[in-house]
Amino acid sequence: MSPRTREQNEEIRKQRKQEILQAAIRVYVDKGYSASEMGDIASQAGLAHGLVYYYFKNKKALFRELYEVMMEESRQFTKTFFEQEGSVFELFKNYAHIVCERVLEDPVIPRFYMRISLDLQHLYTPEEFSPFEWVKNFMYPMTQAIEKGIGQGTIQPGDANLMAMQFWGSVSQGMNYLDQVQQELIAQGNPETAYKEQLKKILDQVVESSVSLFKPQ
Amino acid sequence: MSPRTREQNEEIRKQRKQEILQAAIRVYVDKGYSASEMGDIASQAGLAHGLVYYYFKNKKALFRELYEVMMEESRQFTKTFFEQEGSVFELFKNYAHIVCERVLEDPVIPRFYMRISLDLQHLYTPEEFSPFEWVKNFMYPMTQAIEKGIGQGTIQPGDANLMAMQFWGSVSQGMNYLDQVQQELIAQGNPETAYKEQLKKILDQVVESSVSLFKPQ
Amino acid sequence: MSPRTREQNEEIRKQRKQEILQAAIRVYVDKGYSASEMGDIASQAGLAHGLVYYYFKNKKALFRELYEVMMEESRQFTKTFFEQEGSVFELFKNYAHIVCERVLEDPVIPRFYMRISLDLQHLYTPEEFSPFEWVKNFMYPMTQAIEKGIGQGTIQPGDANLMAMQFWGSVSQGMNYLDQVQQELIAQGNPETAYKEQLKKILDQVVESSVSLFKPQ
Amino acid sequence: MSPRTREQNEEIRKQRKQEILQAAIRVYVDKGYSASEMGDIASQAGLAHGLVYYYFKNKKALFRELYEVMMEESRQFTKTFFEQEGSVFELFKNYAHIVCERVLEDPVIPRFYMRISLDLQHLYTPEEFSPFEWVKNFMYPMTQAIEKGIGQGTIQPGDANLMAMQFWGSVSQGMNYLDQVQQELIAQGNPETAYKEQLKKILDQVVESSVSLFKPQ
DNA sequence: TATGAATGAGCATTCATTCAT
DNA sequence: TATGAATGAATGCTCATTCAT
Repeated sequence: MSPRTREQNEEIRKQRKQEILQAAIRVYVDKGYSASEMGDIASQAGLAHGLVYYYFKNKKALFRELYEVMMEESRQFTKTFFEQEGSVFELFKNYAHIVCERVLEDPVIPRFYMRISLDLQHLYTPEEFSPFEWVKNFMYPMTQAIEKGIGQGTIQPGDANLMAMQFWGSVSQGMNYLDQVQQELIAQGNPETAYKEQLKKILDQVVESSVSLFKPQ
Repeated sequence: MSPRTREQNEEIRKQRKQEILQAAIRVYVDKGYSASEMGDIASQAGLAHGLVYYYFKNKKALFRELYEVMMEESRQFTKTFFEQEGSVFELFKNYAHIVCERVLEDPVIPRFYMRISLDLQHLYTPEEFSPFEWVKNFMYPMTQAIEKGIGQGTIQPGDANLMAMQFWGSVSQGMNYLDQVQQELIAQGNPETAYKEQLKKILDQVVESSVSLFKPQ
Repeated sequence: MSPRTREQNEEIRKQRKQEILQAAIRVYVDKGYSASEMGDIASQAGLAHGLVYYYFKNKKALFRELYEVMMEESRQFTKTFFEQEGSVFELFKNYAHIVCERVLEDPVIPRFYMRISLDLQHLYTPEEFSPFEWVKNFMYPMTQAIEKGIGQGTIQPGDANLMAMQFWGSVSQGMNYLDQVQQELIAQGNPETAYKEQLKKILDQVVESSVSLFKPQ
Repeated sequence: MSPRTREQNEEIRKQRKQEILQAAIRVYVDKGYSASEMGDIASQAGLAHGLVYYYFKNKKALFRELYEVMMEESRQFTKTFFEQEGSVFELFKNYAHIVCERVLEDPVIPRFYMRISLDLQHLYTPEEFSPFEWVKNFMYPMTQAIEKGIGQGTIQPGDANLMAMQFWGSVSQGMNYLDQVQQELIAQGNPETAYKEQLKKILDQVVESSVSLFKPQ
């Protein structure tokens, strides 16, 4: 066996970190930061728990990194999404649609966002991060889009940050509802085909309602 | 000296329990269930930590009681509120207005509701409480009102549970925003009079947007 | 109401102490020293738990006093008993008989003696009390009687302390057995008359066996 | 360095568990269940107290296991012993002799048995374990042997369970005495050789007396 | 890299004891 | 005397983290 090259090693290292973060998110959405145990995360990832410390300095560092990765991903997605051409109103509609569809396939992500804002204080000092700043950051591409829409007259005027947050509140409660209804239907033993249609109707309502927040009277 | 009468003792007990629950809620909104320490709660209440166990069997029991008290209060308020006469649409408008005003005086309550649904699993077994049931329960008076509004044609038709949740999502994100803006303004040292007006405008927008979810097209 | 006289007060005080000690012994035979809680003892006595401290300095003092009272009583009884005229052999026979009969009426006493020697270290420092001394003290009247019997040739010669202990071991295991059989029979719902005879036979065997330890070959 | 093999780990685990149980028994014979602290056990074993919980779920589980190990060992020994060929009477004589000799080398075992029956209620619920059943179980091989002896006419007839208990009571008080005398002699600074003879005499008396319980008149 | 045994700070909880009334 | 609210030292237990292999 020839020893692994540096590249191979780095590749493995990167992969392992990914695995651990994946495991962490699964544990996290269930338990939240304080109740998530490093041991759970390691088992979930199929590793000896000591090994986690080889990849992450400590629990806080692991979760900071998890947060930053998730945030970056979502920011990237949102940014790209709202930079698209087209009616701002339609953009928000499509956006709501897409994130709702995603939740039905993998509910981990919205559950992550439900929790994380409440746990940021465990990860960052107030100097490092105010929840206010956080929201502004997270919402930035939407806020921009809303302001553009206001300029175009397709969105009623007002505080764009607030609108973005309310839109997000409406969408995320909608996702929540979709998630729970889906779980309920699965728990009752329904086959997937049986409830697809039902979920689709709910999804459409979520989208329509959410964008109604923007409608000029 | 003769010992305290039974009435005196009952008075003391009632008072102390209240104080402890008040302290618990303050700690809780900051830290969440797992990170809330019984010691913190005791200090916050200005009591020896042993005393907390004189009044509550253990941490879980304390938080269960806190939850149930808060829930009952809110359910009572919401129920009474939505049983009032008058246009359903106006009721929701007033409701949003009132809860938003309350948050500016005492932000503890919305912060409590932000967290609690994520912590219920620590307090109850799945058999005792499914989050789905919880939401349905919590939202029940609103859902009823929405259905009434749909019947009257003043609210657009749809899944009333979902609408209630989205309304709640929109309002609570709005409260959140109000809370944060107020904190920001206070942190900057502004005197109350200086920002009252600004907050009022935001509040109005929160209300208007939230009820737009119900508007028939 | 005229105030109580000093005599009345002292009488009450004495009585209360007795009540507390009675309560203590009941708790003690069940739980042992460390697991006996002052609160249990107070409830058992029907008193507020603070009051116990008015009568006894602390837990250790209470149990020391309990021990000393019990010891004195038993020493008095044994001493008087073995100072009687008559055949030493018959004395031991009668002694075994009496203590066995007592256990059927009130099993608390032998249970107390089963435990107490193991708990003395919690009550006294080694300087104050060695278990060896304790046994010698407790057994003294018996030892004396045995030596007398040896002198008379009615008891086989040997280490009288040891003989007393083995006699005691045999009797107390016998009492144990009687106690347990009686409990078993009661638990099965038998009426008292039904098992009296059975217990009597066991009792006789306990007595006969125990004194056989002394028989000269 | 490569990590330890599975075999190495299993070896370590087995060893550590043994060490902890050994430490526990030493603490236990001194203090009893309630007063034995997990910290004491850990220090006694020379380990961090957290480690004890790595090997045993909690205090109760540790002591249950200790009890079961000791019980199994003793049951095995007694069973094998009394299944030997030969005069039943001689068997009991030899048995008494052996256990008494053992106590002089390692007094921990009889001390353990002195205490444990009083602590079983802390370890098991009444449904799991009645003291009556316990004794019957513990004594079973002896009881069997006694019944055989009665059948052969070498032991006087009677309740075999009771006889076994009284025999045990006599032997264990004898061991107790031996243990205490030895301690006393050691405490006085006597060298071993000086008191060997004295202890031997006591031991012989213990044996002779104990078996006299079985002698047919 | 990888494992899992070992450590110990930290938190929940209990209970003897004190104290205001 | 009597009550029961209040205190805090002590103990059981957990879990993040380290370390020998």
